[in-house]
This record gives sequence, C-alpha cells and structure tokens, in this order.
Amino acid sequence: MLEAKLAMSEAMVRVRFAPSPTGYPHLGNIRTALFNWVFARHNNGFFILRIEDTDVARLVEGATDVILESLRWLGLDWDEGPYFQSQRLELYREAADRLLKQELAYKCYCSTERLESMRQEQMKRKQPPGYDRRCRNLTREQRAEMEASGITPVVRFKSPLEGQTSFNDLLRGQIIFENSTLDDFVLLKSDGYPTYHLANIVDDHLMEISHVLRADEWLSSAPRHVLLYQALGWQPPQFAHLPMILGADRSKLSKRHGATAITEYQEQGYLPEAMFNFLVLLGWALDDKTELLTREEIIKHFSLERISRAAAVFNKDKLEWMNGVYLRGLSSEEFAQRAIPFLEKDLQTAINRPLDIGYVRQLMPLAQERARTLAEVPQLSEFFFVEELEYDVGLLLSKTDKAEAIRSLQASVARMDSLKDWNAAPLEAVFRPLAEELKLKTGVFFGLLRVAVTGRTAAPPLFQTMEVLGKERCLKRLRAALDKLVV
RNA sequence: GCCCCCAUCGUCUAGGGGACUAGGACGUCAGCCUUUCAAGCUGAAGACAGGGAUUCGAAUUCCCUUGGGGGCACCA
Repeated sequence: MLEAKLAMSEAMVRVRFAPSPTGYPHLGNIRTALFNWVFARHNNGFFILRIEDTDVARLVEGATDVILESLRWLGLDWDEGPYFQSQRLELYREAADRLLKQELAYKCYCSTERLESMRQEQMKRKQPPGYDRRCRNLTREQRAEMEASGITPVVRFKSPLEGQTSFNDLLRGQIIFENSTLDDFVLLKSDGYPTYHLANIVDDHLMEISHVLRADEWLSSAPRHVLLYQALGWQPPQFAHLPMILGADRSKLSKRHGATAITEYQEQGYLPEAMFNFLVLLGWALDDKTELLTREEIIKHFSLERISRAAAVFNKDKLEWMNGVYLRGLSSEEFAQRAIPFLEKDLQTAINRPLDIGYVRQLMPLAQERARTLAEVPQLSEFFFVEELEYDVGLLLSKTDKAEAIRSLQASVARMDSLKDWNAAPLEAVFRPLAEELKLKTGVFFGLLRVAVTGRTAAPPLFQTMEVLGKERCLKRLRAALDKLVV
C-alpha cells in the first residue's frame, strides 16, 4: 500500500511556470508555459503558477496581471497558485541560515562598487568575471569588524573549488561543468530577498516539482542549482532545457523585436487557438506532415522526446497563415462574435455605434474568407458601413472611357430599379446579360460596378456584396458614381 | 576572454545507419479556377556548414574546424 503510494507520487508530474513580474510575457515565455502546461495535462499532472517577485527594484506595476491574463487567454489554466515568492521570504531565509550554519555558505561584505571594479579589472585582463572570494575565509575577528562597521552582508554559496558537477538533461543528456568555472554566487541579497537561485530551489523542492522545463538560457546556472540541492540534502527534479525562441535577427527575444507582449497578439487579432497551435510547433512536431492540431490532439501526443534541441526563429508569416486557417474554420456566428469588438473599435468614428448586428452578421462571411487576423476585418468591410463612399473618379475609368462608364451605369440603375428579388443569383442573372448588351466584357463591366458599389477595385464577389448592401444603398452608390462622372 | 548548448531549404520542421534522386508547412515564383480580391488546386525553385574517422553503407555515430545562440549581477 505504502509502496504503491510511493510509486504513484514518484510518477506524479508536477511542473511549474515561474515568471518574474519584471515585464510582460512574450512569445518565448509563453511557449515555455505552454510546454509545461501540455506536459502536465498529458501526464494528468499538476501545472503550478509561481510568481518570482524577488527583484523589488525591477518590479513592473501590473505585470502580474498581464501574466495571468496571457495564460488565461491561451487557456493555460493552473492547478495551484499563483504563489508569490515575496510572501515566502522566511522559507528562503531559513534555508540560507541552514547553509550558513553548516558552513556551506558565508556572509560577504564586499561593496557593489568593489565588485564592479573587480569585474572591470577581470574583463580588462580577459579573465572570466566572477567573485574573487575575498570574504570566503574571513577570520572571526575580521567578520566581527565588518559587522561592527554596519555593513549589511549578502549570503554567498561556497562553491566547491574543484571537481565536477553534472546532471542529466532530459533533452540533452549528460551535462558536465567544471566546478572551477563556478563562482560563489549570492543566495540572499542585502535587502533580505533571495536570489533566483535560492528561491527557485527552495520552492521547487517544497512544491514537489518533478520536472523543471525551462528555457535554454538557464542551462548555465543549472550546476549551481544542482549544487544547492546537494548542499540542502534534497533530491533535484528532472531538468529539460527547452530551445529558445529567437527574433528574426537570431538573438534572444527582447523589447527590440516589436510586438513582444503576447497580449499584443490578441490585440492584433490572433485567435488563441491559432496561437496555441503555432507555439507548440515552435520546437515540437508530431510527425513529418501534421501542422494543424487541436488542443486535445496536442495534449494526447505531446512528448519531451519530440522536442527539438535547436533554437527556433519566430516566423510571423506562418502565424498569420495559420490564424487565417483558424479564422475560416470558425462558424460564421463565432466569427462575427469575435470580430465585432474589432469593428466597434476600429471602424471610422463617423459610423454610428452600436453597429447593426443583423447587418454585421450578413456581411461577416465575406470578410471571413479574406481576413488573416481579426484586426483586418474593419478595413476589409468598412465600405459596407460608410454613408458616402470616398474614392477617386479615376478608379471608375480604369477600364473604360467616360461615355461608356456613364452609359453602363445608367443602364444598370434602370435594371436595378425594376428588380424585385434582391439576391446574388438574380442579380447575376440580370447583369451578366446586360454586359453582353453593352458589349462589355464581364471583367470590365463588373469592375466598373465594383468600384461604384464599394469604392475599391478589390472587394468580395460583386453580387454577394450587392445582396448584403441592399437595393437602396446600391442605387444610391451607382447614382453617386454617375454624379462623379458627369460633373 | 571563459563556460555551456546547438547546427537539414530564407523560416518552422520530418529524418534517430540502407525505405533519401532528403518528406511536409509558411513564404516566393508560375499555372489553373475566376467579375476583382481572397480562398482553393497543380507545379517549380530551394537544405543535410566544412573536414576527417567508423562502416560494405552515413543527414543519421565519433572527433576537429567553422558558424550561431546563451550564460558569466546583491536580474530573473
């Protein structure tokens, strides 16, 4: 019984996403969250959210909210948390005290100025920068002296001076570091807050995290973490360092790369389901051909073994394509629902709000076929809403001369006037023969009508557009076009 | 400078010794469809970084070089 329980808890997957609220999460951060979440769901495990707010100086107001919002947007629900490290300071202090007591850590009184100039000097001499361990072996007297001078010390870890530290990375195999390349890093800052290294280890242990799936950039500090686990006598979790997502210039994603915050993609009209699908494909693939997968399929098939080791460059074109596919896959009702906020927000202010929902529903399918993002919908459909079309007369005359355009439009007005059944099919049944009568190619004639009716040369199919616009609007617009030509 | 990771079309990737004249997707180009646009369909161009080694056989294994990335804070 006990054994069964042990085996079970051993197999229990508990992963965490542990962002720091020093900025808004970008694609890379969220991809890490997503891999953790999918891994948890695949294994019927737990996905834990932990906010690593131990840097008081760099804390960004509202960042935590944006983190939560980003996760919610993508449907990455968490089973525990959010925990806040700022509320757990006592735990880190206890761990640091223990290490101090066991002489596995020591207090360091060096000033930041000294450390800075030391680093400068090391760089100048092309030496690897790192703490020179001046305080590592202070005598009792020296320490008393420092304490007396009122300096608030930091606590540093006593890294082993020789030997190796290694661990098995689930993606990369055995990773070995020479201890001599590690310096005595800080565990506890002088403000009483822990550094990432300490807090991370304490929490991962206390929260019984089974797998740490984090970005590649952490690989270099992994030996410090392993050493810390050893010093504290704890079993380290399994590590997997995920490939990073790079910007188009192949460097680490940062503010420089434009739309970094994931919430901006929401504003730009991307669907969370498309983003989810796209993101999982950045570093993971099911097979040699599947690109489109539902969330359920992803959960079902996800595995660490199929994660690639190489960093990936974010390819926005592909995201856009995929978003378009998801957009077209929506029911027209669903599409309308999602597009309406964008219409309300971006349609020109001269257009009355609230919009006529019935009318919106009618025209949405025409935009749905063409949009790659929801943000494009207002632009694609604006001509449906404006009272007066604004366009250059020249557009009417791009394929015909003036006399012919006038003659054609007049004939069209006459036919329209007498048309009872205002639908795409009957409209086409009227205008196709009319083109023949006018001795115009359909391309030319329909092109003329298109400009008159939409003010553009590129628009949804003419007769469907006319159907949605309605007889009154169409007549009005043809007459407006005639006015433009006659004047 | 030191340490670590990585390396297949422009980009995302499949490939885990013979099934590879290296597959798919985005993008690009061409054609078809067509009242324009979009979508769709068909096709084309496009990659195993280089050099050694192992092997009957290497995109696949090993080594070196080169290239790219990351780290080296009282930041995470």
